[in-house]
Order: sequence, then structure tokens, then C-alpha cells
Amino acid sequence: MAYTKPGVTRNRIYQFVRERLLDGEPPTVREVQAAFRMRAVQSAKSHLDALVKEGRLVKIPGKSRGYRLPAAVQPNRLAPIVGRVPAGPFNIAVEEIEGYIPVQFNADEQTVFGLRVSGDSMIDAGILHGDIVLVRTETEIHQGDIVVAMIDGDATVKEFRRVDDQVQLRPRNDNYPVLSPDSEDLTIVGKVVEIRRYLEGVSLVGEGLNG
Amino acid sequence: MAYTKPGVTRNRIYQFVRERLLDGEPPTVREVQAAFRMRAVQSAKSHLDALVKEGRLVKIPGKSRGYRLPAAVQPNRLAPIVGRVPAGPFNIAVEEIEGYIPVQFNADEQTVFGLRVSGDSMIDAGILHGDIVLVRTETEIHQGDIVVAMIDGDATVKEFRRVDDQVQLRPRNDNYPVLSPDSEDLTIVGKVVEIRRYLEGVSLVGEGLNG
DNA sequence: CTGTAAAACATACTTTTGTCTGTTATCATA
DNA sequence: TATGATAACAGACAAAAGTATGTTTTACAG
Repeated sequence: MAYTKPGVTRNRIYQFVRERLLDGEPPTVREVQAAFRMRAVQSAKSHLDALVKEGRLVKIPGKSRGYRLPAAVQPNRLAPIVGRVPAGPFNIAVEEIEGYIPVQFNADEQTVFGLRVSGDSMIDAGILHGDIVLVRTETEIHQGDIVVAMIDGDATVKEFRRVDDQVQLRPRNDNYPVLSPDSEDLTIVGKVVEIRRYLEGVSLVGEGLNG
Repeated sequence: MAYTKPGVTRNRIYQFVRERLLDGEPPTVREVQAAFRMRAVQSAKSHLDALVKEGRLVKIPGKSRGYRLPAAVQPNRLAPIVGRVPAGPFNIAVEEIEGYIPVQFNADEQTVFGLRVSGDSMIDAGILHGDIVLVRTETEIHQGDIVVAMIDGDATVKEFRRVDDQVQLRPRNDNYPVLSPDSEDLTIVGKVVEIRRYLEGVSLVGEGLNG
């Protein structure tokens, strides 16, 4: 291909590889070569290796199609959606998984999960019945965060407040009371970090696939 | 490996390949072989080819790591998020793209895009300022759907109604009026099929990457 | 204008990976 | 217990893909 200014082709190649990876199709060195109409494999390879050196890509040496995005950039993970909140130590039984949704967190399945909301107690926060909330466990909870809590074994989504050392769980709907549970009856499962609502009949990933 | 009942290993291999593909890491035949501790490559290959024959996988012949999920099952596509609604024939200029989010639709980038909502006119439908709505273009609009419309070049998210051949765009907030635009001033861009709200500072895929 | 670094090219070699042909073992069902 | 279908194994070959060495061309700073 034509000689370009230093860095230009490098960035274009990065974009290309990035797109391919996000599409689940890691390219070979020669596919990169072909995409940029280079006459030598090495032209592509040296750019790829440079991107690795810069930390923009990582590679699995020796393996085909071995270039990846660094873990911090890897966005597409699948989080399980559970119909009910798991009790005790976080551990989802496979039978309870309703499906999976793609999330862009850099977190493993053990720390982010989806939960289908039932009830309208958070309607003033724009969380409706049937919405899916994505919950991050093992994270800090702050004043005003929306959390998933277990009270006496029942799961609930509420706003978190601490008043004079007493935890309050506030609904965002005037028809519901503020809860002030005893600390021994209460477990904060995690913090709601995202809300999703599907207006069309979108089937979840993996739904109905028990093979 | 040990001989199993017909279909058992087949399904396990499907699950394995599926997981790998959703993770963006298509396996080689020999990686499948190794994962199931088979002593012959052909054992893995014949299972994979059978899965293709059954329609559970598709393959790109000759290419390494060439097994894929059929398009209908492929969930993780990236949809562009635009800060403002594209006018005229749907065609997003790259500069207007704010980032990308993973979606589980089986649609290409040309028919699904994300739009950041501004204003509170849909608050009673649980759509708040700053939410991202995913919009499908080129789809049927029905009574009561939430749509993205262009009125005199301005974009708005409203509920769609047709009353006596007159299109009404209804806000879901009593402080706003119902709009009844002339048909020549109106373009229905598409239908809102999903709503997302990020409660944490989640950076979008590709944000700030202009290279 | 000159030297250095980056970009691109050419070619060869090795490893990985896909594919093929044929055989043996186990399962399912009559 | 016979028989066809499925599962697993064995070994080999060809194509694809990673890697290495060295050369030529262009960009850019001094």
C-alpha cells in the first residue's frame, strides 16, 4: 500500500482489529494485510506487534487469530439474568438463570447479574415492573444508591439511606412505606448500576436452550 | 474420551463452542478436541460438522476457527449511539457517533441505533433525561408505540397515536402538550425498542477513541 | 540536506490448523 | 444377539497462519 504518515495506518489497523474483535471475529495477520492491500505479511504483523507494545492490543503468541483487546477494554461480557435474587453467598444455580444479556462492564459473571424487577415501588425513579436491573455485588454502597437488598429472605429494590446508624430502604413511590429493617435481617446484595427495559419481545440470549 | 450416549457429547460440545463464540474466542477443532480429552482430531471434527448439519452452527470452510453461531442466534452486535437524530435518509456520519453499546438484536448497524434522550416529557413512561433509547428504523409503527419523530428538523421521543387520520405525538407528562404536526413537517424515524439507564459512570465502547 | 526512524516490501521457514481415509468400539432397537 | 447408527480412535497430508531475516522506500527533525 501507499506510504502514510507515521501512526496513521497504525490507528486504522487498530480500528479494524477492534471492530473485528467486537464482532467476535478475530482476524489473522494475513486478513489484516489483505484489508489494507499490503504486499507483505510483515507489514501487517509489525503494525500489530507495535500495537501490542503500545498496550492497545494483547496477543496470544503462536495461536492463530491471537490478537485481543486488553481486558480493560473488553466490553462484551454476558451477565446472567435471574428471576429471583440469590440468597446467601452469591452463587447462582444454573436452573435459576433466565437468560443472558450482553453488558459492557469489565467484570466477571460472579460480580454482575441481572434481576427482573417486580412491583412498582420504584416508579418515581423510572424503574417499572418488568424492568431488568443490572446489579454489581461486592462494591461500595453510598448514600442515595439504588440497591438490591434481602430482608428476611425477600428481595427488594430500594434507595439506600443511612440515618443515625440506622439503614433505611426507601421506595420511590409515595404509596409505599420507608423500611427500617434490623441489621440482622438485612443483606445488601449489591448496587444497581444499569436499568433496561425491553419494549419488544426480545428473547434473551440462551433462553430456551437447555441442551 | 469415554463413549457416551448418542447426543450427549454433541450437546456438550455445542455449549462449549457457543460459550467460546459469545466470548469472542472461536475455538479450533483441536481446542475442542483437547477440551473433551479426545485422542483424535476427527472425533471433535465430526461432532462439529454434525452440529453444522443440524443447523446449530455454521462454518466458514477452510478458515481457521471457522465455526460460528447461525445469524439468528448471534446476539452481540454493536449499535452506534448518536447525540442527535440523523436527518433525512438514515446515514450516520462517523463524527456524530458518541460510542457503541452491545445489543442483542439480530439487526445490522443501519437499522438499530441508540439515542440519548434529553428532557422529561416521557417521565411517566419511565424514560428520564439522559436515558439511552434504542431505536429500530424501517419497522412497522402501531398505535401506542413509543417512537422517535422529527418535527421540522427537531428530534423528539413521544407516544404515537393516530386519530381520524391525524397523527398525534403524545408526551407522557401532564406538563407538556399533545403535538399534532402537519404530515409534511413530520418524519417518523423509528420505534423505541429498548431503554437503558446507566447509574454508574460507564464509559461507552469506543468513547474518546478517534484515531 | 542529511541521518534516523517509521513504513512498506520480499521471501523463506515453522507451527498450527483444517481435512481426509480408514478402523474399532459402543449404543439402541428390533 | 444381530445390525445399523453413533462415537471414538489412528495416522497422514495439505492449507492456513505465525514467525523470522533482510532490503527498499518514505517521513520528519535537526
